[in-house]
Amino acid sequence: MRLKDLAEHLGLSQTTVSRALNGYPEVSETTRLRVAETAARLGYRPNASALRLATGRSGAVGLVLRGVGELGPHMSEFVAGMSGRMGAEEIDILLITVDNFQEEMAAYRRLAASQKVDAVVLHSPTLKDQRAELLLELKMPFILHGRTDIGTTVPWLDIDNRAAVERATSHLLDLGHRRIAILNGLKGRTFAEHRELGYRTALAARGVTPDPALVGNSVFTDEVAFRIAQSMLELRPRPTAFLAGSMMTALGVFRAIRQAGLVLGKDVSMIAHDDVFPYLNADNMYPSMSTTRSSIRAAGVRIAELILSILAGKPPEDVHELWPVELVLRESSGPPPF
Amino acid sequence: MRLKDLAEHLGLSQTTVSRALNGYPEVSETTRLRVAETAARLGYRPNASALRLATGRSGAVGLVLRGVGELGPHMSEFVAGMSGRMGAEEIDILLITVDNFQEEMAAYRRLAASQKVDAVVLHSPTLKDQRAELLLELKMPFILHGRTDIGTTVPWLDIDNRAAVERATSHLLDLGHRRIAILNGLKGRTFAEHRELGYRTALAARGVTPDPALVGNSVFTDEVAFRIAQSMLELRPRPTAFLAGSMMTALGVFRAIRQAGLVLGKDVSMIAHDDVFPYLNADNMYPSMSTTRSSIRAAGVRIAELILSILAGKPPEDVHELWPVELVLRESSGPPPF
DNA sequence: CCAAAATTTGAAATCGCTTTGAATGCGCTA
DNA sequence: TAGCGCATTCAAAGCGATTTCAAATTTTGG
Repeated sequence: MRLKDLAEHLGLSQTTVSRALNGYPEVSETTRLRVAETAARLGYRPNASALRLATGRSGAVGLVLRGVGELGPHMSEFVAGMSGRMGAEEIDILLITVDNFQEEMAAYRRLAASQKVDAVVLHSPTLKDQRAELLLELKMPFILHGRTDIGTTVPWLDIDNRAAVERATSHLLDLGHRRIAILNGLKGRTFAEHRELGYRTALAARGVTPDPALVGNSVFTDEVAFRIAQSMLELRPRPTAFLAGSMMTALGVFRAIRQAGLVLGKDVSMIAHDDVFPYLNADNMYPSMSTTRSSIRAAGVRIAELILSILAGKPPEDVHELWPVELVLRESSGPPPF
Repeated sequence: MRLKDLAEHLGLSQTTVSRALNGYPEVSETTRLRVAETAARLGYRPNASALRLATGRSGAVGLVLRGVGELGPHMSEFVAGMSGRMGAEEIDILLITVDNFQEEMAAYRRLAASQKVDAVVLHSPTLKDQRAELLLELKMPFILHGRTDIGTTVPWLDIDNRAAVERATSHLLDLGHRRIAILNGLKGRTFAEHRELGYRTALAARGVTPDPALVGNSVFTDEVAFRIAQSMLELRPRPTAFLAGSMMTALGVFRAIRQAGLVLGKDVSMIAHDDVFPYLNADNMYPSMSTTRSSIRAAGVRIAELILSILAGKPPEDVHELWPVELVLRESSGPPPF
């Protein structure tokens, strides 16, 4: 069913039918209704490729993922949020996976040259993100989930990682903890650097010297967190509190604590960052988990809205949002044992 | 940079340039090389929309996900596999999320009418899957990850869930277990029904009557598995072994066992189905986990290949693969305590 | 009641590619 | 040298939508 067929069926020109369907004012209300009704009845939908060619907009945004690992639970949640919002606008998400940095850059070049997408979403940026620089150069609209510090201002949405970790650390210090371990993200990622900054700031404010042995940098998975926490718990004096970078990390730390014969919330405290996974509720855990909380799915929704507004013409340099992070205290954090 | 520009730049017609780039035989080797070199140098890439309109193929396959929950770790892994293989072929994955069954059906109709995708991938089918029926009716090529039993033969790839669970159950029975609990997927899903069949078959072969209280049906998350396992462990006599539907489920069961003051691999046995998540290794757990193993990522890769072959003209009715499942015995399964 | 303005419709150009059908140039044979 | 076949190349016609510009119709105002 092409526009042409529909027009013939209605005894109208393509022009009029197209206008009627797209809500242009210069078509009488009578015909508009007739057209709309018939189109719906016949299940007409414009051919996506033709529409894109004619309008010059592809109706899709790209998301490039570095294969293994990056498409984990965090990304899933984020994509779920994004996709839900985009879907409402009939904009699709184009998923592309690559194996390494080279390929990722090549993928952006391809996307730009072939105009497959109207914009892309960049995530987990580094402090000086070369991908953002490339996209600027390619004049491809984009938005950053996180922040980076290249010369130009780029649109971004981020949570206040520094403040979140600073608060959590300060709280633990207030409770009397002095050996506080942090399981942070990979070195170089902006969010991890921000978190480390928050951690150090809080320690410095209390005159506590940070111990490098208590700082771990890794991906956020149960397994590696378990191993790192395990080795940290073998230190003497051992850490009395953990800051876990994500709920996955928290699960690993949890296991390590139990395996060491210790009790979470009594012998060892923990505050985890909670990205709010629908299937992993901090409140339902035993003991319930103290968290710094910010929904990554909500961030996905908002990122979608922001990119839509940029595509609608909003100046990209005006787009930036810093979200505060809640500190929710539960049973996993308490005073150190003495 | 359009084809026209490139052609002018070369002093050739669009026709010749297009042919040169697409490897048609009727262009001299000299010009072909010259064209290829210049195109590469100028970074020419055909406009995706125009190409799609001209060729009638969209160069994308669709994946419709039911919002919450469905975009979890299993799907991520599967998509990672699919996407990697598709990417090599320059075919994109279009991600669409919907909120319910109605919307999902509507999404397929839209995809078909607007020709946004050349094919779709269907996952977690039910025994009589209406989505598959709809896609047949819409003449939209598709492939099933899993199986369904509607009249026609449809292309599918599945793992042998029945045999896997039957073997695992038989093994536990051989060890002497009689109260074996199973944490299965949602009722109605083909894979869950197949697993239940395998479970019942094994029990029947030993003359053990299945206890409905030991059968759980739910989504595969840590949380719900924890709750279900917890209540099962309160039964008297309590189950001495668990079959966990996924590694996520296994984590929840693990927690419930420990919380009940029991020791996995001694007081209670467990065999989990392992979809092989790169970040959750059964071998590294404490105790290491006995599993029925089949990589869901590999399935994603293969699904991509199969859909490509269907698009290339292979008769869909010839496409079906049943993958065997390994049983890997580790420390979490042993004889029951007496 | 007629000219002018406003409303409503349509023919044709356009987007950037592929592909059909025709044209060009060249070397050979007869 | 005319004529044929072959290898290359090109002009132009799609693909299915939007959009420009012009035409037809209806309304309005004097």
